[in-house]
Amino acid sequence: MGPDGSRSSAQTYTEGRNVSERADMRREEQHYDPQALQVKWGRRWEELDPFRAADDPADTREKRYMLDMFSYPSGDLHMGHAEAFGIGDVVARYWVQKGYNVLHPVGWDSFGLPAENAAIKRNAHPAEWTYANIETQAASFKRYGVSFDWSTRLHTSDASYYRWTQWLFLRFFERGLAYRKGGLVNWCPNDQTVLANEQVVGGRCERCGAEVVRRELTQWYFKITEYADRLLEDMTQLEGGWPERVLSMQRNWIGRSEGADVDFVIEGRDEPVTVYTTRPDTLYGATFFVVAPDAPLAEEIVSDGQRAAFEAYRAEVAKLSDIDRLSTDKEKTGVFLGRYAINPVNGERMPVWAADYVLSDYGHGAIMAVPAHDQRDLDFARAFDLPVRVVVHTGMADPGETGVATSGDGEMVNSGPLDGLDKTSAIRRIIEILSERGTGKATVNFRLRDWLLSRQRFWGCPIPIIHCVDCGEVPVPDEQLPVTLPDLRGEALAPKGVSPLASAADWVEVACPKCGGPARRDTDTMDTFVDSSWYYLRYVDPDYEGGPFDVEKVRQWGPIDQYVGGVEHAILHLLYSRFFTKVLHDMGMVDFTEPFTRLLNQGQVINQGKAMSKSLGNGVDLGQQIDAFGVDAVRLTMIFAGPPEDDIDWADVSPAASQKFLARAFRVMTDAGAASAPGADFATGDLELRRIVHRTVDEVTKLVETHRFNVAVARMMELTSAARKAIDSGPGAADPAVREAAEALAVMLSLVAPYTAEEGWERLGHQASVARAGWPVAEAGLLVEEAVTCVVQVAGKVRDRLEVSPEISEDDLRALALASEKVQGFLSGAPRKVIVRAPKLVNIVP
RNA sequence: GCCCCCGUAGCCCAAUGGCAGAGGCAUACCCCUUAAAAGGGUCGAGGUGCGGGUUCGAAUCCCGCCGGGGGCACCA
Repeated sequence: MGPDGSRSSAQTYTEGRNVSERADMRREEQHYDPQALQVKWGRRWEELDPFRAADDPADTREKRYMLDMFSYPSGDLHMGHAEAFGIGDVVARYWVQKGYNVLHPVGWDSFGLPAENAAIKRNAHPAEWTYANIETQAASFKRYGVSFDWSTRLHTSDASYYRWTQWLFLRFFERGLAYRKGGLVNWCPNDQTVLANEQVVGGRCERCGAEVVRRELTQWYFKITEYADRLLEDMTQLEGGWPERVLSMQRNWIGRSEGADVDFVIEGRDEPVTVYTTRPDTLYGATFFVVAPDAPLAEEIVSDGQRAAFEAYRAEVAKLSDIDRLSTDKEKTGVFLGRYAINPVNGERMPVWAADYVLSDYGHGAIMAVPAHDQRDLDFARAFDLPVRVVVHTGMADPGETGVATSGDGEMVNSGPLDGLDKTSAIRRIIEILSERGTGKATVNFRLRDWLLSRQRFWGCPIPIIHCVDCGEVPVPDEQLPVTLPDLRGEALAPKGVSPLASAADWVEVACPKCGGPARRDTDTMDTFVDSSWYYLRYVDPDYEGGPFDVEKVRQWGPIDQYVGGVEHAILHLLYSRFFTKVLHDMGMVDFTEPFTRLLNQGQVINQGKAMSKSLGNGVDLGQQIDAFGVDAVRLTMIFAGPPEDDIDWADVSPAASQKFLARAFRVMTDAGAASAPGADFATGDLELRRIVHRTVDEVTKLVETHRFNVAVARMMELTSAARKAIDSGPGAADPAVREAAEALAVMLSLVAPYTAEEGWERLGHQASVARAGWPVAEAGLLVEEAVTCVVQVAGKVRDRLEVSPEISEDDLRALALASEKVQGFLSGAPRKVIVRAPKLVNIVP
């Protein structure tokens, strides 16, 4: 209370009561009850709807698009959601406070296997489980206080959404970017469906962990390889905005390599066969030729005498799981095909083998083998007693003797016109020679494979294609979209190796849209990563009927300014989404080429050093944490635990301590609110506290912008302590600086602890919502100290401290430092060198 | 095998070329209290994984090693 006896509301209504009653009320008033705040403000926010993005074209504010990777509705929200969405919310709320027009949408990635498995178990429809879970999560998101614009809400399993997923598929189909082909594919025996390469991790199904096997199947693919170079090139746009780790993972995955295509004539075959090599310089060292056993070429050229052996080998290879196939210490296997290839540079006859260490879907499915300089070729040569010829003198021992291939640089030998050259020149020269003769050229290859998108499961987006005996693959006409799922439930969904859709005869059998003849719908559904490849575009107007998204609104809102989500999608979703964006760009539908300008990967929430799991029994339930400590304390704990990308070990943090801090902050706001009214002239406030307030605002602003939220919270804690001290043993609660501190605290705290901040803001005499109060601005004049401590070092050791003006000149400071008696005691004669970093440091080198 | 990231107090973490310590947990102690709780406050502790180097000055930059984590890996 002010020395002039100024009246606060608290003072007024406690008048006439005795001291002990007043103390009780005061305690009551100051009691921090997070659960009560959640009820009170949850209701009020529903009415206020403070996070609705402005759709007004006349709105001239700068836009910001904050996107969280949307949720899969597997059940209620868990600790991981709390972490990820808590981080995204800090960014979104900060931007709202800064006055940007912010889009922060919410939706669900609601197609997918778990719903189907639950439906089989409960003899129900996957939609029942899915939409029930969505409602649960929606309620939890609201309780958690996430600043979503709920008008953007979408679910990828709604027909109104997947209609457009199908529409996009058809556009890809028209452009030749969606096509069907046969070949060996990854098959998950547990989930009973094929998988994309990206969904196989270490030979296991990324979802369920089962060992993946290979099957020969005809499937739909997206031609992502056509965009390989652009997916790589455009990463320069993302540098600085994305974690380096994710960029390097994507680079690895795309796997660009430079080399040459070389044509080899196969005896008895008209067309030459092309191979890809990164070491064309070693062409003279090629001593045999290898074809992938599952490549059509092998089948074609195998001699009659070797056919039986080849067929047996191929069957054996097909049976291998990825885990067996990829095991690094696996013995080389293969079979001679009874044919010879001719080395184009020296005319040598080289035996042609089939071996599974050559992959049919990389390069051309065939290689020239140079055992001396490639370890794999050498292993094979030694296993089958094939010749080894050194063509690069590397100074290492003979690979034929040691079994260690020499892949390094050196002088070329046994290589005709290349003799004497080094590796780089030899590569250049041999490519010239081959180009002149028309038997080779420089090329680039990628490790990336086309995206296999068919899935033999029910709860996904049907592929809008009709197979007609006469017309082939016929797209479902746009006006007939969506192709909705038939009503299958329970046992009808049980996996049986073909899509459950195939058993819905009424649904499958249709007239061909082209010729009207009998035809069948494609019975596979799309990989759910297709659904999530474009959802961020639909958010700008989820009810839009004129196309998958409103092109004009996407122009206004796109691209995403900040994307937040787990690193587990480093190659999956993020690569696919980037691909979609580029195709849509080429279609003229979006004007940017990268969807996510900045990416933040939050860490995981673990417990006692391990991922939470049922089997370990170390799970922590989000709902229970909230019941025990309140939403704000849980959010604060997540944010304060450490840098956002680090894992949080729940055993190392203390939500109880977070709650304690919030109660402290709350009391500061309550005390300030009781002692003064809004509109105080801060300039008349206590200068020392004001400096702390403005320094804190300045630092917190920078820290939030650089995503160092944990440090920002630490600064808020300091501010709270400083304000507490000012109230208790400083200028008192009524000082305008205390109000200034409390108001700044309320606004800054609203990013992390919205309920506490809102109640505090109200107690400070303001109208809700604090979320739109506006970010405080630090006054430059209050950031400079009156005096700073300058450290004076002699030979790097601190010998004196000087109180100086922050504006002191270098010369003045040097003179001052040299004049110091303490310093003089360590000097004999003139110093050799004096380094001055005004105003904080002087280092004297004697 | 190749590539990337990280090692700071008992613990979580600040400090990105300038006094090693902002914040928190835990511990100990003090004030408040009849007492406890709640609340308020104070202290201690490491010389930055190890070894070199650059520099007036290194947790920070460079090299090597040790430890931990991650990615790619029969991709020609």
